[in-house]
Amino acid sequence: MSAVGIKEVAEHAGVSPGTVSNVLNRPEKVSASTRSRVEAAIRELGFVRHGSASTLRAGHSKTVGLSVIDIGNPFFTDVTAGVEDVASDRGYAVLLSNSAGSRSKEERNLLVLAEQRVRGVLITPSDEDPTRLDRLRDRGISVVLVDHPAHRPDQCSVAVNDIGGGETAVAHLLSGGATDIAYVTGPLTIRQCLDRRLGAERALGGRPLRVVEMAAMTPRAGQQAAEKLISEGGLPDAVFCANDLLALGMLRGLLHAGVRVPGDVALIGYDDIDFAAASAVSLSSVRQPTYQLGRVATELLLDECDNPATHAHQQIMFQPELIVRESTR
Amino acid sequence: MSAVGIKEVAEHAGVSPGTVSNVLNRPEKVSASTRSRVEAAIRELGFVRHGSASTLRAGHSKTVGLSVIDIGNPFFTDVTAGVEDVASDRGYAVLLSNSAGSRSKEERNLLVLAEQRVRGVLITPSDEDPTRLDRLRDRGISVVLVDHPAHRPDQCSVAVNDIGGGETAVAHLLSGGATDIAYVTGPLTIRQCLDRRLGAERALGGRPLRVVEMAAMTPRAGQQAAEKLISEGGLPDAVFCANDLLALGMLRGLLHAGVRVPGDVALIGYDDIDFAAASAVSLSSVRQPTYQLGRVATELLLDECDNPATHAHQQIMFQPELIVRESTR
DNA sequence: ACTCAAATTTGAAACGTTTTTCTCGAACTC
DNA sequence: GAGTTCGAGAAAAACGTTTCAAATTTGAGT
Repeated sequence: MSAVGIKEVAEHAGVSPGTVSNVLNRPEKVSASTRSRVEAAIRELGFVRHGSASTLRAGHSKTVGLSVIDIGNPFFTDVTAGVEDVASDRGYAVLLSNSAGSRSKEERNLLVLAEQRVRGVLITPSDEDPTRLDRLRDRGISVVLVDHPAHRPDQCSVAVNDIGGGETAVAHLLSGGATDIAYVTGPLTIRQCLDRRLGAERALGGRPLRVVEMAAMTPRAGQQAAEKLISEGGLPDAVFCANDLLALGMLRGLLHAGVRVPGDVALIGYDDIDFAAASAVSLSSVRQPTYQLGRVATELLLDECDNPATHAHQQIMFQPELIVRESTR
Repeated sequence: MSAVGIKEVAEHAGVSPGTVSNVLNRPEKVSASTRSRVEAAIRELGFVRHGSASTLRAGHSKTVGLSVIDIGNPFFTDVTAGVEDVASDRGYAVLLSNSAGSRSKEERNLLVLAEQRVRGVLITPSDEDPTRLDRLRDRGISVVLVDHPAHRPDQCSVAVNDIGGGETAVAHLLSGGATDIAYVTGPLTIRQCLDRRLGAERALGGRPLRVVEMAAMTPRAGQQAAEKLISEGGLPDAVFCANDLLALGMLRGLLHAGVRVPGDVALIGYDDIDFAAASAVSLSSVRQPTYQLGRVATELLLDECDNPATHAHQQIMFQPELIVRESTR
């Protein structure tokens, strides 16, 4: 098997194992000549460092955990891409887990991450309860919240202003002449859904908002919401969906029933995923700096891990951007 | 810190460390009474096993690596979801890496996976060269090929018949009356792209096929391909795109230039991602059992790892399915 | 009660690194 | 040139599990 360890390398290079370790971890502590001799030995023997042994002794690993709510949602995919790019650049590996919105699955996954002794965790929490995250921190695992503002000042987070985004979206619908607006959303226990609703209500300034709450945030759920709105009669004249997946499903459901968009009903989504622009009626949306979210969160996390002394915790809040397309013209 | 190890648990339960380990790894070897005593201690102390120590001693870890070509492509996202579901069910963690089509990045990522001593690797290779995979196997890391047939009989793989898929797609275009067909593809060094082309040519039986090769397989590249076809004049009367991302971009580019689809140009994509059905003109496509691909590959891999004795290597080939929508009607 | 085998538990030696302490010279200081 | 500092490398002790042979307990059969 892979019988070549640091010991064999040391022997082959005529030095002690400790020196090989130094070459690996603090090359500057080692004279140029022995260093190149050791590096040659490593290459010749095809040595690959045993990460577990290293982690065990050093007390920390070269991996970060990423826990997302729905790996199938392009929003999270983009975040993941940002995370992976930064982590991979810095030599870290990414442990991916998908909570699928289920609290118990999230909890199981976090346990696995804790067992793997990840250096830190990037997480979009599936609910507001901070205790299991605090438990991680107590274990010495840094946590950075993604798409969610931090609970506490000594924690990093990267988020987007969802109240502002909801307000922008509905203000846009109102400016287009809408008077009867429906908000189609996922579970209101999800902060993003709740905040966007708050923003929507703020824009309405007291006027009523119909709320349609679905269990999932998928195209399928969006289509069901459309059927529900239609069958219950009294279509609104504008619909704001809590994400583009819902909006695309809504669009399909409406068109399928012969409702014209934006003629009969104006429609706006959220996230501005790539496919929003390519849909049957191109979709207005609220754009979030998704990929950037993943990048910045990871940079924050790795900074916290690698320079704990100088690290300053930050709560970063991005501003979303209104993208107007056919569905609200 | 996390000062609670197997030792503290042992002490707290009044047994030896070895017994705690047995409770963890071979509960059946331990009497019911001590087992419950140990389990209580674990719960009370909040003990979490140190995965690295375990891996180091036992010689194998509870993680699998997943290397995909483009984490942003819904095709791979679906595969990833399948992988994550199975792995998570079995208590394995998934190390995600994105080769972004770059061979050198793939190589770097595989090195990181090797350092982490993953139990096995699921990979959609970015090229045909099997040597780096063989090197992994020599290190005792099982490899399962995803969306790619195995090079050798002693290796598992899960793939979809791309030649057949290409043939089906083009046969469908021909049956709709097309006579001048263009194939818009990513790099032909990618097997999938090449095989779909072979299938297309087989369907044409000698008649010529225009090939437009793009560097990426994204909506942007698809749109550029559309502009290229238009500016070079002589539009084909049907376009077959190597994936739906390209097709969606192509669709946008064509519509933007006032070309009617399918009136002037019929269009078919590949993969049948969720968004294919929701696009401006709903997109005909060739569906692949994507999620299933990830599930089956992972089951194969974990079977190979957990039951090396009885494991029979398999090369599984799924058949794709033609989905006809507006873009070819 | 006594034996013997089976079932259970113990204790110590790994696993492959990193880290800390020490040694040995060579290069400085005055 | 004696004393001091400094840098490079060596040696050995961890890190927290698993494993395996050895020791102990249990229980069935007499």
